[in-house]
Amino acid sequence: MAQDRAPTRIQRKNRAAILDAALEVFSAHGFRGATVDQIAVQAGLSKPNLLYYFPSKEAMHAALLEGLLDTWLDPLRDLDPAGEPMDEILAYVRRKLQMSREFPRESRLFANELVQGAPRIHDALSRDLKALVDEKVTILEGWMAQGRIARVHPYHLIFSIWSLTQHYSDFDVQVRAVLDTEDPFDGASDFIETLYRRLLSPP
Amino acid sequence: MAQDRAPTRIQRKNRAAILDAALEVFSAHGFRGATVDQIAVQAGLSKPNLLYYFPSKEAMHAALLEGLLDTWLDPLRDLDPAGEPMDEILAYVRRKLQMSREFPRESRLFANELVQGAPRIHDALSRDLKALVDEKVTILEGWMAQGRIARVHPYHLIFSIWSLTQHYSDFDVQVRAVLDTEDPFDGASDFIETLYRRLLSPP
DNA sequence: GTCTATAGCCTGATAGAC
DNA sequence: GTCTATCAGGCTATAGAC
Repeated sequence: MAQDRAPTRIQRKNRAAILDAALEVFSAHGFRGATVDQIAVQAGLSKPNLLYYFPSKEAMHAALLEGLLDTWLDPLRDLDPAGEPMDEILAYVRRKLQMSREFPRESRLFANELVQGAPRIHDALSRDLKALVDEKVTILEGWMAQGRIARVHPYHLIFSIWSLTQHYSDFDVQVRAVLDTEDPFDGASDFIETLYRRLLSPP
Repeated sequence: MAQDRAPTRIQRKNRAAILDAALEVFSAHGFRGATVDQIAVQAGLSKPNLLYYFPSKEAMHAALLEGLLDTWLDPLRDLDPAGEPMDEILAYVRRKLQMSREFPRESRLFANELVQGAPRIHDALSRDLKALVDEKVTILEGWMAQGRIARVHPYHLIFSIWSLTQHYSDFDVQVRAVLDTEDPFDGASDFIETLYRRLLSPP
């Protein structure tokens, strides 16, 4: 890494292993709660070796967050203004819920950051996130004006989708403490779909 | 505190100041991210003085959580089986949202704990929380069986209320980054009320 | 590139004067 | 009861051998 050469296979593999281990540990304990030692053990490398690939603990965390926001917003980016409104929104909800199910660690990493005031990604939120949401809200407003979906506050509609879907990954322990047997996502999927059908069906 | 005497006025005042400061710092930085020094500064006392009132940092955190779960569940506890179903549920939603608005620090303290796997309150969740939710789900199922509200998965209905209301305190930064001017809670209140009216109106 | 050993800081907790 | 001073442990990061 010291040189600006293209990384070798081993370097790529180690970097990926470190980032995966870091995701595991940061998402479970938060930035301060995580230790480089834990990450090293999880990655199967020594602590100084981690700091050979990344200049600091902070840098590992930053590398994770950097890639994350983009990926995280992909489901919303795919909302198609040319599609059938109800189908588009329900498809977005499904993509978002599936993301929570498949990538709970990423969701919790993000949640950890947000609940503590997003010190490291505040700028990206008010720039990239806001721009994307504003754009998609315009689409939603168009659909509402045409009477193709019911009229509700479009920003809160989007917040509700985030909140309902991520709840099952971020607060997973709580959900499982109450629903001790069943896979929470199965019931959640039907419930949330019904919810948006009833909320948004044109009057 | 060493003696088992009734606390003096000053002792009560200091203890309360410490707990308030601890809530401030723990909710903003999580358990590991918070330092006793920060709490001491916030409380206007010296670090050893804090540890005169509480045996450890852990004990301050435990004292906060102990009181919290009960208070946090009061709005659900008040759901009255003898009331009008739709009114009862909407009133619960309103109480919960108001709690998020008035006590965002408490909500974030809880969120911090949950997102990291609830290591310190897991037992209380699967005991007290589960028992209360089970009880209230029975009421909801009764109302659904009588056709007084629409039939939806009752557990997920409760999860949705938690998720939608706490989102505005827990992920406050994100909401404000997108909605830069307005007070988020105003729009949220109307949106959420509409949502549950449409979801639960009998067919 | 990877390791062992260690420096140096931060932080929770204690000792002891007042 | 409250403070100043300090200890002890854990942590990030670096030095230096291989």
